[in-house]
Parts: sequence; C-alpha cells; structure tokens
Amino acid sequence: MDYVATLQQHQLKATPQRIEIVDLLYKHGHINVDDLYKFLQTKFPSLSLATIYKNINTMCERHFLTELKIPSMKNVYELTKKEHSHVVCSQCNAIIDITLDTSKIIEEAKSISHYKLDKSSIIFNGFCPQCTVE
Amino acid sequence: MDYVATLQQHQLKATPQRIEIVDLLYKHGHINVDDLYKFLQTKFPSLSLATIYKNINTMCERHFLTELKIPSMKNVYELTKKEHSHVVCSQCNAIIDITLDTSKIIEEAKSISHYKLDKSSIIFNGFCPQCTVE
DNA sequence: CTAAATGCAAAGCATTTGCAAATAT
DNA sequence: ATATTTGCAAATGCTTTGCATTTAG
Repeated sequence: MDYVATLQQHQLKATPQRIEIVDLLYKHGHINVDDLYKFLQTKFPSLSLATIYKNINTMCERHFLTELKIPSMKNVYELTKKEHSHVVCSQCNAIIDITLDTSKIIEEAKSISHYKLDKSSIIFNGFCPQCTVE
Repeated sequence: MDYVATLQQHQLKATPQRIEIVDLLYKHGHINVDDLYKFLQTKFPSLSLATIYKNINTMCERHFLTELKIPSMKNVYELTKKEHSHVVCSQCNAIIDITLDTSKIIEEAKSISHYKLDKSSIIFNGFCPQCTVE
C-alpha cells in the first residue's frame, strides 16, 4: 500500500505526520482523536493536537476519511471504503466492518418513508466472541 | 398523555421545566439541545442551559430519553420508544421514525460477525418528498 | 520558489460542576 | 421536612483559529 500516492490522489501533501495517520488507520481500522494523538506523539514528540484536528478535517472533507458516530462512544475515523456496516462490542469496544445485503431493507425503508434514499448507516451492538466467553 | 406520571415512573420530579421538555419532545419527536433551549426560554425566561443539560443527562440515564447520533448533525433526543429506525432528509433535516423488519439483517450480521448482538441503530439519509419536488 | 502544513498559543464553543436558593413530594 | 432541582457563575474540555516557521512538491 503506497500511502504517499493515496494521499496525493486526494490533493493532500504526504507529510510524515499524515503518512503515519494513514498507517495507523490502515492497521487499526477505527481510531478516535485521542488515541491517534497518543500513538502519533510517540513518533512525533512535537506533534500538536491542532495538527491532528486539521488533518482529520481536511481528510474527511476530501472523503479520504469517514467519521463514524457510534452510540455512547467518541467518534472514530476510518479510511473511506465502499459502503459497509459496523458491529461494536459493548464490553471491549472492538469495532469490525461487515458487508451486508442491504437492498431489501433499503427498499422497505423507501416504501415506508417515501423518501428518496441514498445512504444508510447501520451499527450493531453486542458482545464479541472473546467477551461472550468470559 | 400524563407527563407528570410518566416522569415520576422514572423517578424524576415533575418540575415545570421537565414537563415542558417532555411536551416538546412529544410534539416535535426529535430535538437538539439548542432548539430545546430556544423553545424553553420563551416559556421560562430564567431557564439555564445547565438545567437542560442536567435534565437531558439524567433522563437519558433513566432511559426516559434516547440520544440519537446522526452523521453530520448535532445529536438529537427523543422519548424512548420500542426499537425503530430513522430516516433523515439531507436538505431540510426532517427526521422520521420507521419500523422495519430487521430480523433478517440482524441474523445476517450475527452469522458474519459471530458477535452476540442485542441492539441495532439504522439511519437512512436522503430527501423527503417535499425536498425531492423542489 | 510557492503553496500548503506544522506547532504553538490564544480564542471559541460545548458541557459540566459547585453552591445557594427554590421547589416537588 | 427533605431530598431534589434550578439557575448562576466558574471551571473544564474539546475543537478551531491566527500566525510565524518549516516543509513538500
């Protein structure tokens, strides 16, 4: 995965800070601002929170990142991918992506609401396999 | 609808401010903090934002209210009802409740994720009939 | 070389807290 | 009568902004 090229495709200069943000998101999947800051600080001791916020904001504007609002959790960010849903563990806060066949439920929503729908956000809560065992 | 009794069932004293909050939510369905404040101020000129926040927080803790996190919108609150989904107009921000048959999609999510699921939050975005026309 | 990004400090909002006075039960 | 709630002011926390310096392309 060539982070430099990916950033440039979105008109974002490939600074070391940004490359590290992308790397973290690529490896962790979903991260909130504070954790991003903690991780990045180890690599860039002079890093400022303002830089994180500025980057997150421009990256979201360019649709390079997507902001995820999960009930009773801080917002997390992920690299923008094709539409998918999320499953969240209420115990350990693990978040995973799943791809569902949403066509039926979208049709149902359309016919009930009479809205012209173009996007859906589906989040499930429960317990992951590890947390279910213990 | 007896707001006093409903509040008391949730161990909440029926103050005039709270009664009005419930009334507003009952009539509007979904409201954010600022709008609540604006509406309530006309009736209680001395009302403090702190009171709104305190009430929203305790009401949510007692599951009398539910907080709704909608992408690119301020959080809104609604009276807690049986599980349902939301449809949001990206133009005028109208929010409506719809009840869908979610059993199939929940089963699908369970079998893909191997999580034990107990809750789902489904939000659709699009354009309401009025905004589609114009 | 130039436009964009970084880091710092200050500013701006949003939300919470502490406390005295008022109020619901 | 008592515990809870209100409203105010202050405090806290989160996010944004302005600006001088640095850096990517």
